[in-house]
Amino acid sequence: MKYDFAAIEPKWQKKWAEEKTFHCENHSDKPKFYGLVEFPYPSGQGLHVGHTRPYTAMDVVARKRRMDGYNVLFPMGYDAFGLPTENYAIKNHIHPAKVTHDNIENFTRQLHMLGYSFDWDRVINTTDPAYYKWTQWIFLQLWKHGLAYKTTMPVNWCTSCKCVLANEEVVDGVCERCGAPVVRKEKSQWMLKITEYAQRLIDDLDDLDFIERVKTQQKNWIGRSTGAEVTFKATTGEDIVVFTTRPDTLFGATYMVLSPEHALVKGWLERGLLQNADDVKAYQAAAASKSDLERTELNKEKTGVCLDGVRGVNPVNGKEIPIFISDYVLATYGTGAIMAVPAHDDRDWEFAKKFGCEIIEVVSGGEDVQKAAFTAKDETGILVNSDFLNGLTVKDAIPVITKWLEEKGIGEAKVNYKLRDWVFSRQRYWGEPIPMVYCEKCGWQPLSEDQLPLLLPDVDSYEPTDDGESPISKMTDWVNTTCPHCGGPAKRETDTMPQWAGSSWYFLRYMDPHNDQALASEEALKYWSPVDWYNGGMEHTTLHLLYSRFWHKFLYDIGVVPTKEPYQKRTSHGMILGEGGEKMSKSRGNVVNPNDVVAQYGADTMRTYIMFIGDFEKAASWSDNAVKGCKRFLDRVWNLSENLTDSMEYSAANESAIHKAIKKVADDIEAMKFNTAIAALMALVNDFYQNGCSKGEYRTLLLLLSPFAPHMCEELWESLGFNADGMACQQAWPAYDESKTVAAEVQMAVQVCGKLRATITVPMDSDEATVVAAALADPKVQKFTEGKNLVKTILVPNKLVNLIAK
RNA sequence: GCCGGAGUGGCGGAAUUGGCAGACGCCCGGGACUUAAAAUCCCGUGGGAGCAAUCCCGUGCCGGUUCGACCCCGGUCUCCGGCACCA
Repeated sequence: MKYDFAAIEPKWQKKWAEEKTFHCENHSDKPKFYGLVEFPYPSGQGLHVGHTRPYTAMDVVARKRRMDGYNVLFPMGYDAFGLPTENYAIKNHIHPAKVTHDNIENFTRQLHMLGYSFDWDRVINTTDPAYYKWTQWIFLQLWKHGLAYKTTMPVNWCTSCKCVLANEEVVDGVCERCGAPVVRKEKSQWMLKITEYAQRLIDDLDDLDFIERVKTQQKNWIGRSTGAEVTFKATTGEDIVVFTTRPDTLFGATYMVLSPEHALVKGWLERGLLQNADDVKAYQAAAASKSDLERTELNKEKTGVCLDGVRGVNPVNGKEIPIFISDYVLATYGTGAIMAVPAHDDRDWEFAKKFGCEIIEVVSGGEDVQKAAFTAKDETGILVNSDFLNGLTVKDAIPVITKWLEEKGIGEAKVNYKLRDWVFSRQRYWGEPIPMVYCEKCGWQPLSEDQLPLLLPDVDSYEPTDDGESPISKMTDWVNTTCPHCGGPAKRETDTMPQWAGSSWYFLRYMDPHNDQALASEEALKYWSPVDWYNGGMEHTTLHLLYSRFWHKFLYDIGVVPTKEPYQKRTSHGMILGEGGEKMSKSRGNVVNPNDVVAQYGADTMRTYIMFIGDFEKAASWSDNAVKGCKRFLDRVWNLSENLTDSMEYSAANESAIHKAIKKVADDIEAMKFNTAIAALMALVNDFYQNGCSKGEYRTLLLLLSPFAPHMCEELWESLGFNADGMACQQAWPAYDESKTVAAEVQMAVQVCGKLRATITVPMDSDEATVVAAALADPKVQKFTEGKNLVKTILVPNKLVNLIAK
């Protein structure tokens, strides 16, 4: 017999929706639990099978936590601004809002179809003016606190789409969507000063339960390095400030390198100080025209030009040294200038060899520095040729030289980060308007808060323009406005915010989604903060996850939110691959659509399989056969209900297995080891087939299985009459008795000299003498101990005994 | 190059404060039921030798520590993910 999932599943979904079973209030006597999954971008393709893994996982956790007695907030929403919708709208001449609306309807239907226990009264949509009013409001606060600014920046420009792309939309130097080359274009951009929070974004990770690889990836991305800034003099009299992590090697600095874009070079050229000005200009031009792709390709061979006519002076010994420009020095990191120590830096060494610069050893302990750079920073190196630093280790020399530099006023300790400020504007239509106005007299002025939301205007065409201006720029009625400060004529900003804006604070809105006075009430924020458990993809680690931590810290600083960090715990799931281990894609034809799986096997099978598919944190490939195995398991559970004995007690044969399973499933859900939780349930069902199953035993099984296969369990719960005090999902998680998870007798392994020779059954907690006697009585053991002396025995209680015989 | 993760049957994967390797599922083989098939149920299933009881080998590779190593240590190879001239 197979159960009729096509009838059962909609029945329960309807009931949950009508009764608002999973609605939660912002107050309760129970402890609170806020479980969060990343809200989807509602694409035209609908829900992907990849969405179902994290969503099902957190749904299982949420359902189980409700049974544990928590007041659970488990919300869902839509991150609906973005390029695909806009491109679809352009192609099909439909308003993006209409496209978004239709896609959201489809997603909502699919999420219901899978039986997720979201609180549907809290659904949010980032494109709803009532929502983006607060996204704009946060931007205004950032502006007021000096964390938003506008500056001219090179951006990525797709030559075919004729539009600006985000960095993450440029893959290997070409446009992610059309494959056309991407070039750099100077544009004025809104920026957010995330770098101001770099140190706190690293430090505060210590108190969070993020999986280790998320923490390390964020730390690497922020890229903190400590060192010193040192001021060199140019022979022209100007200061050249460099950043170095190795001030101890200062005596070995034999030349300097500036980035081609460095301001000093520009000045020297203008003043005609460089004898080889043409070479210098040619090099600058070549560097500027290089795409990202070419720059990385050129990493292998170092290039550069020596500046003839200007030299630098090493402040520690007064030596004059040459100055080069080279694109291996980045304009955007540190000061855009370095001191080069070829003896102790691989890149400087390579450059020095090519350009014939002097290589002076200042740290001894390595090989000949003329043959390779010696870069060790530990105790192996001792300073030489370095005046007062001679004889010190690298580690000891750094504070000495730093102090010396500070006393002489030519340098200071300094920390640098790889993290750059966040490019926050997009020249596209389908995003939040940036609530700023430009006045010739007053400069950039913020809209006053009572004018929010600043609505996205209707435009005739969403087509991006050739010159890279937002389509909104053509709406002169909207663009032309008055200055909020002086009342004179002014123009609105026509760029919109990136997709990361709306998702940087959405978890706050879930706490109080209909509030029109604030992004959420103080009480709601206080009650639900922080998110207790947030699961999402690794691909968001250095984008969404970092951005939202930044915004949250800012909101904390201005007293809007009560916690320093938004998320207490972060876990991450692996990707779902197609059958055969390849990435799912239309071109490979291996895309699995959740609609099809649910139609063929039901949502409970889909849910159970996606949890059983393998280690949650690792990638897993889809297998149609394994789906059938999960359907077979659910059928076996269903069929078992027809042969129950009447008792509500646990039988002696099943008791210990049931207690073990209750503990195992609970622990495994909390540890996200869903695959072994289901394996334990399968094993329990196998036991029931073996030993028979009572009504009471079956009742417990349904409760344990209900987070995974909620529809079927509710149906059986009802039909067996267990529903006097509500649905299965409203029951308490079954209790287990630790003492009953162990049987009266145990099987123990017997080793002779470390090799397994027999298995014996002895009473639980037998002492060593009893176990050894039982072991020696076994003929298989005797075979290996015969004629030998027992020199030693090792007992692992209830598990193993090892007899050492000689 | 740097950072992180992983290497276990035909397959997905279990099991580590060091204690019976391969749970659970898939595939495959055999049996029961059936006119037959599907479904279902039962049995088997790491490799090798043997009629069998049983024995030997086995967690990428080499070595070490230990009564005992998938697990710890040293070395080495491969794969995946991220970053990539960050001074």
